[in-house]
Amino acid sequence: MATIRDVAKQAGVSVATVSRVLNSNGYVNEDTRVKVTEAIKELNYLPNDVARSLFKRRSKMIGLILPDITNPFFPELARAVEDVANETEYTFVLCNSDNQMEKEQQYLTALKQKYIDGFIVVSSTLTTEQVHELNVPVVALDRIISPHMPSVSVQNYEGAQEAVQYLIENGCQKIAHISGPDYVDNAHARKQGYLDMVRDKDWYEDGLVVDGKYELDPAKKAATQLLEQHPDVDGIFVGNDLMAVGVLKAAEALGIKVPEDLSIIGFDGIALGETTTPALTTMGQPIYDVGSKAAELLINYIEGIPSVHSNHSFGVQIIERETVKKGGV
Amino acid sequence: MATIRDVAKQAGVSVATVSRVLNSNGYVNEDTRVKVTEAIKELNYLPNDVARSLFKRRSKMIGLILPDITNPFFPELARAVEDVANETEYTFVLCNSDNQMEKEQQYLTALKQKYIDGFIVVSSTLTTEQVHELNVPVVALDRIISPHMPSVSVQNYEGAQEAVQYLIENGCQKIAHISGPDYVDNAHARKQGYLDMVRDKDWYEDGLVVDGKYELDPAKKAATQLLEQHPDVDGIFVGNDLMAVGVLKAAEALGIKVPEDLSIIGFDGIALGETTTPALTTMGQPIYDVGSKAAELLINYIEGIPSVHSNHSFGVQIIERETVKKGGV
DNA sequence: TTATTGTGTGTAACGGGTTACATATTGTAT
DNA sequence: ATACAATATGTAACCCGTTACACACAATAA
Repeated sequence: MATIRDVAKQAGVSVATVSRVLNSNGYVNEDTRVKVTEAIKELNYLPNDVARSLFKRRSKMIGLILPDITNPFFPELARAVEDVANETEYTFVLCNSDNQMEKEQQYLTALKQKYIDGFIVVSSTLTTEQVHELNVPVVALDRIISPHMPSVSVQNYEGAQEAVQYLIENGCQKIAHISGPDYVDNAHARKQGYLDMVRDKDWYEDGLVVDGKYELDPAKKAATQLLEQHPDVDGIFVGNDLMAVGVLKAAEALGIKVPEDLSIIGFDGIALGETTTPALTTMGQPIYDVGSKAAELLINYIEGIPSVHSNHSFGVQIIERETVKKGGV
Repeated sequence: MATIRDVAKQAGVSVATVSRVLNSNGYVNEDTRVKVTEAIKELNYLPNDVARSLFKRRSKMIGLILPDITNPFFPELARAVEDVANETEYTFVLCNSDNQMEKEQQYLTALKQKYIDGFIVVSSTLTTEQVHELNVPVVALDRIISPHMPSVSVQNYEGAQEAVQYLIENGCQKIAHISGPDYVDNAHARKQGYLDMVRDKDWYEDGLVVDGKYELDPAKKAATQLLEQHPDVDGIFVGNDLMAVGVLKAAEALGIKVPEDLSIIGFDGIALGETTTPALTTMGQPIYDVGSKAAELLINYIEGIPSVHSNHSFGVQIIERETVKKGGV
């Protein structure tokens, strides 16, 4: 591999001049520029990013730390971040944390040693102090670590309320909720949205809220139990689509017809919901936009471009498919 | 950030000694080792990987280039590679190529400038020459670029034959095939497996093979047309699970009962197939194992450990679910 | 004419580890 | 007692771009 010194020799100039040509910095005479450009071409020279990073103390890399890329919510998010990274010539590093703080910490410090420029994190465990002492730009995604840290999320509370309202408008008489884990703030917000809509109904009781852990099988089990104990439930607002699929499976196994006997509405709008039978009605969030906005925010942050909103919250919109029986009260 | 020189000063030794302690190289007196270790702890020193990379000409990073992480086949694969990378302390870089050769090339050269140690590529366009002149270790995944290049894949041809055999054994009288794009070699192999099983049957005709582009909607359209033109088809071997879901949707829209009137078998064994109704019967491949084997192969390659098999092919196994009507001829 | 600004280019230090080589000391074999 | 290996540590070059600083020359201003 040719180095900048080889190019300098070939072009009969100094390395400084070659560097100036490479970076379009400072003064370079047009003839010299041409000579250097030719030498670069002849030698097939590509600058060494590692040497550049060492001097600049930055690497043109960003990291995305998320629980598990295997969870169907995340691929679209990851894709969005990668697209922005690619456009802006950043390298995209993907990290699966399995929601373990220890793994998150390992990624954070290991990548800091590589001069990574910033992180987008989907985490429920990371604290403001940890991020602060890391001293690397971080944008929180989908979950808010602290109001003082840039973040991108969606209107979970309002969306949950709308979802419940939608069930009510379509004639549901008793609506249950399968929730995500309480320590995940968006799960908590969605549950609150549900509760604030139903708490004062005469049919409401505490047993209508059960934890589905944001996963398919636990949600299926939880829904089975719920539906056996409360056969009069005719609507379920499920905390995310993955769990909603589990609920669908539970209803199927119990011989409960969806949507005739039971209406189900999920949250997220992942592609998986389109492939079930019946197809899942859900409160969709603009997943791709969320991801790309986070990436933009991070890169602006890194490059010192001030952003108008550092806590960005997207709206959500209902996607009407086949798991809610249409018809008013 | 403390540097190795700060540590050396603090411990009262030279940088060479600190380096020896860090890397457990050469001779270091036990007392000195302790002094240095203490200085490292006191200063909260972390070695700078960029400086290390510059000297060593390697970065402890590997890249995975795949068409699109949003395709549900890939997240599990990516997860497997990332797990191995993480265990072996490599950083995992993810690249979406959209099957465009140009994007693949960009990733390849951009990451080479960062001294990336190797690539795992899922590509149908990359040539042996390109990889050879890149001069960086590459393992081909799921698709074989050249017999001279390390690769990991599955028994596509045999699996396809078994899948067709399974349909025949379960009483199908006329079996069609929805294929992937011919330029993807595993799609081609699966089609050949199908053809070699049915070519000599009296019911066979060319119109029974249609292209579904390895995608859901194209497969749905293709299947709709196929089923309209050949209403006597009672079994379909679909080239992958994503397309099989499309076929399932097509049958549903046409009012064809699965599996009573039509048996469907897919290929891959992705999680998506478990969530459909009826759940998809498929020829499952060990996706996670394929990914982790590729990563192991690559890392051994990078670290100069000779591997027994450099072209590894995994077996496949049928996953019996609900889209094939059971019963002999 | 002299001072000043703009243009063009080179030298060398710098970023932060790694390691070849030199040197010194202790231990062991003869 | 002498020779040689093993142990222990330091100096400085090296990896390869970037840029501060110095210097030279031309053009314009005073």
